[in-house]
Amino acid sequence: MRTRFAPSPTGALHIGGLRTALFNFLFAKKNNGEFFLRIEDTDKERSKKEWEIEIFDNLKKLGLNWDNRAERQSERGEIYKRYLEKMLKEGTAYYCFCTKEELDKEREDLMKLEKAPIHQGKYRDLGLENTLKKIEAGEKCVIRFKCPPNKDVVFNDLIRGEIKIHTSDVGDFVIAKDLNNPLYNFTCVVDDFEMGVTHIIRGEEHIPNTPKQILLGEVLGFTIPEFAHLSLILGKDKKKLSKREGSTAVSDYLKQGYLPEAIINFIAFLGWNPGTEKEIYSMDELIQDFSIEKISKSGAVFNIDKLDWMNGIYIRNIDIDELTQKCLPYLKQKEGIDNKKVVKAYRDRLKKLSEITEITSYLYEEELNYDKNLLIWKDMTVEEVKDSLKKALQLVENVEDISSENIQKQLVEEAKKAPSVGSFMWPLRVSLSGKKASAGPAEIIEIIGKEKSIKRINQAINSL
RNA sequence: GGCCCUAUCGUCUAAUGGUUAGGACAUCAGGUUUUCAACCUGGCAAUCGGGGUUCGACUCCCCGUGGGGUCACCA
Repeated sequence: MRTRFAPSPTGALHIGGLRTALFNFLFAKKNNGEFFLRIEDTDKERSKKEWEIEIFDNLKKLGLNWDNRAERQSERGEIYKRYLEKMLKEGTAYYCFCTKEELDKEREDLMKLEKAPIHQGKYRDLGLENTLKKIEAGEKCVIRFKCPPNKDVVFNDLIRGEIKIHTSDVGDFVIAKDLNNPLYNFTCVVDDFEMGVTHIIRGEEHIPNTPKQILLGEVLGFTIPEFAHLSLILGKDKKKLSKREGSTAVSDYLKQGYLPEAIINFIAFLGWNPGTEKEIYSMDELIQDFSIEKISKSGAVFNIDKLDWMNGIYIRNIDIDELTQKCLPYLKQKEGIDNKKVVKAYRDRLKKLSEITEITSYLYEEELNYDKNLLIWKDMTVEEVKDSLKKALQLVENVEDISSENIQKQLVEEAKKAPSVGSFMWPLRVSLSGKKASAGPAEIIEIIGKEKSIKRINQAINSL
């Protein structure tokens, strides 16, 4: 049992690609098979080494490690050439001399007749002699597959069941620009066979390619692999996921502080579910429970709200030291401020790691800048607020153990003497944070320390 | 336009002829809390339409309709 992920290095690894890779990976691992990676870089213009690296890198970050070394189509030219020559010799492929203009016109005419713009194969029966003559005359040509006429190509899609496409809807497609420049549908078939791929799991957009590849495989005498076509991932507008609504690049989600485990879990549930109510899944558990029959057929909207929720679950579940490490790139950091305490105070409030920068910024500021009226709790008078803050100030000044637990205890005790807990806690917390929403006063005091806390409370009192 | 795929709450989905159509996210209400989160409880919310088949259709069949994909000398 062997699967593969075959991206072309013409852009960053995107969400859809990740899901394809993941499902291939899960299916292979579930069945004790192998998961291969193949870089489809036959398009020399668009393929870039940097994208290849980007794809490798992100796949690894997400834990999708492939078996063997990654194959690169650009290094397999000899193999393709051999098969191409074989087809030409056997007459299952032929040279086509149609010009671009001719093809464009043909397509246009066919469309006018409300027919599918399938190439009609003008040169398919030219014959060897005439072909050679044209080549010698220097006419430009490409290599086309001689599509068998009047035949149904049928395959059993593992997700969709039987799919039948007539060869008249396929036509004589181009398989290579020349002997040294093979094209996708051809290289794909050759490689899947040569690499021993048994199951091809890929996006729905490849359904129309499948009959082409089967036909090619048949002519080449290959065993035909199993196919499974995944539905597309959609944007909020129900259209194919695009950059319009946020990023489609996996790396961007990583940069924003979505944890790899959460991304994997979320993506796995886009079009698949175990049929139980369990939703939080580690990679190992996914491998354990994965089954191709449970993949859904219809397109799934990429719902960022659910990803946020799931990421929050993972953030709250990982060890605090590990989380602190992960948060480091997003933390302002400062001498005297314990990163771990900051993370601990905010981990319940985080949907993604990058959010921590903004919501904790007040902890690092020298001078707080906020509307003084914010200090006033409900219908308290300015004097009452001042008194309350003075009591808090005194408490902080006298406290020795500034662990948040101890401070919280003392604060609560003091608050009981106040008309209401809020009348004591709210002004204090605002004086320390300058915000209407923040961590609790005890946590803040522990983080910024006694001296700074006293300074902030004093400033609040003086401002009133 | 041809061909192909597809259709359950706003979203992800469960229920493969018999359920008050279930869960999760989001949302709303309540609880807890100094605040915001987190957490707990509860509410709202769906079988695209029309025909069949059947004692009985979300489920099977047909016809519509909607959505999507594809028709490159890209992959």
